[in-house]
Amino acid sequence: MSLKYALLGFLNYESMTGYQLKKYFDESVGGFWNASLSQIYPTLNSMYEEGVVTSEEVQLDSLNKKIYSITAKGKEELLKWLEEPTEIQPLRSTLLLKLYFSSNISKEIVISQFESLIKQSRLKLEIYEKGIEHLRKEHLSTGYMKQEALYWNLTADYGVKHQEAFIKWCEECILKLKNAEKDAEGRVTFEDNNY
Amino acid sequence: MSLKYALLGFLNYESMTGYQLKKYFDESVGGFWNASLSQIYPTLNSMYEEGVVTSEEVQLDSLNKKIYSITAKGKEELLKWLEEPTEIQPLRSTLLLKLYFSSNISKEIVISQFESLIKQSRLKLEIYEKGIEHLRKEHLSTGYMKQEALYWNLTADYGVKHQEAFIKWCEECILKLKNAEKDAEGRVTFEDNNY
DNA sequence: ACTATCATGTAAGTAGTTACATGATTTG
DNA sequence: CAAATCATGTAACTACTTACATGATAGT
Repeated sequence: MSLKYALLGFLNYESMTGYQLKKYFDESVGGFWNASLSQIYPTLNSMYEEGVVTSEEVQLDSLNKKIYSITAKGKEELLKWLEEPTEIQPLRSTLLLKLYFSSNISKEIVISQFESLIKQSRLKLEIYEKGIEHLRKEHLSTGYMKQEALYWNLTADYGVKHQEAFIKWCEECILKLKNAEKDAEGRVTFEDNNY
Repeated sequence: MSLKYALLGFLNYESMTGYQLKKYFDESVGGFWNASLSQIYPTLNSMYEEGVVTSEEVQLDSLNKKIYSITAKGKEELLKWLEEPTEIQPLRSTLLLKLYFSSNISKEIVISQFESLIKQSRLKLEIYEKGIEHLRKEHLSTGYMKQEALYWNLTADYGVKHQEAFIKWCEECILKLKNAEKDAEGRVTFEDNNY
């Protein structure tokens, strides 16, 4: 249940509504975590019952809003969670699963799938890099790096490195598939090949 | 619902029981997909109702077993799934989420967390590399690469590349955190710092 | 005798998605 | 005046995990 801690993390910056929290999510950690409003609202409710947040119903701009704030207990739990050692989470990749069984289909299709993945990945990379550039400029102008920005940069870095490694791997896969095609001629017997 | 297709993929190699499927999982795609028996059995049942597998109850080695086989419809669905273009799945990382908020705790703790992650990751890498070495030797002796082995190698490759990139990133994070510590002296004001 | 492995499940709970429901306010 | 945005939720469903239940066989 990381969502709870993510919400506590944002509320630790400032008090806000569930709707605003959703926006914070999308604009900051959206690259590696996302949450829907239909998940955020019930979670905030159970967090209220737990006593890690308080809520205040107000009428602002003639709209009914529920502004949530972190409590002392909430801060305590957030810090405890942050200090806990992190175990590396196991991979769970549909893509690799599919690839594992791809000897059943033609190499041409697999290669075109990789080409499409590379395109998608390059787009993502561009978006990441623009975001980082934005962060960098903002903090260069202030003359020093905020404590928070240091960590934000580390997560952004991961996104870039991860995406670059992925593209490289895709390119190598294409090469290996093309080479295997040549090697295979007259050497490999194709039983049960559907193509 | 990738589990269904994974099960079809294995049953396409040969007919077997749910228990054996679990073993296949762990020993082949365990690095990027895992399934528990309590998930496999009900899924096989619903697949039977769908008509993508048949089952035969037999008594082998004086044990009651249900041997599942893939049907023509099952093969069709497997191929269709394999040929479908794959979208890149969004990241979902508790680790990055935690790091994002880590300005709230001391740098020393974060650094030691990274050091622990590197250790865990190196262990994983060793296991991967041994598995690949094993595959390589097995197929060198046969003189050529089986169609399947080509794809198995690509997935194993991903595991290695991913893990290596991760370790590199961790190491860079540690360096950046240590440098920031030096830079910060006398320049950054620490408000609300709990340490 | 006991422990591990083989073998098949059910039941309850968690995390998250998708669809639905409602209504106000703001912007083009 | 229509569409987008602000704002809060419920209900149903999916995928998966954890705990429980049962019983046979094989090896130490």
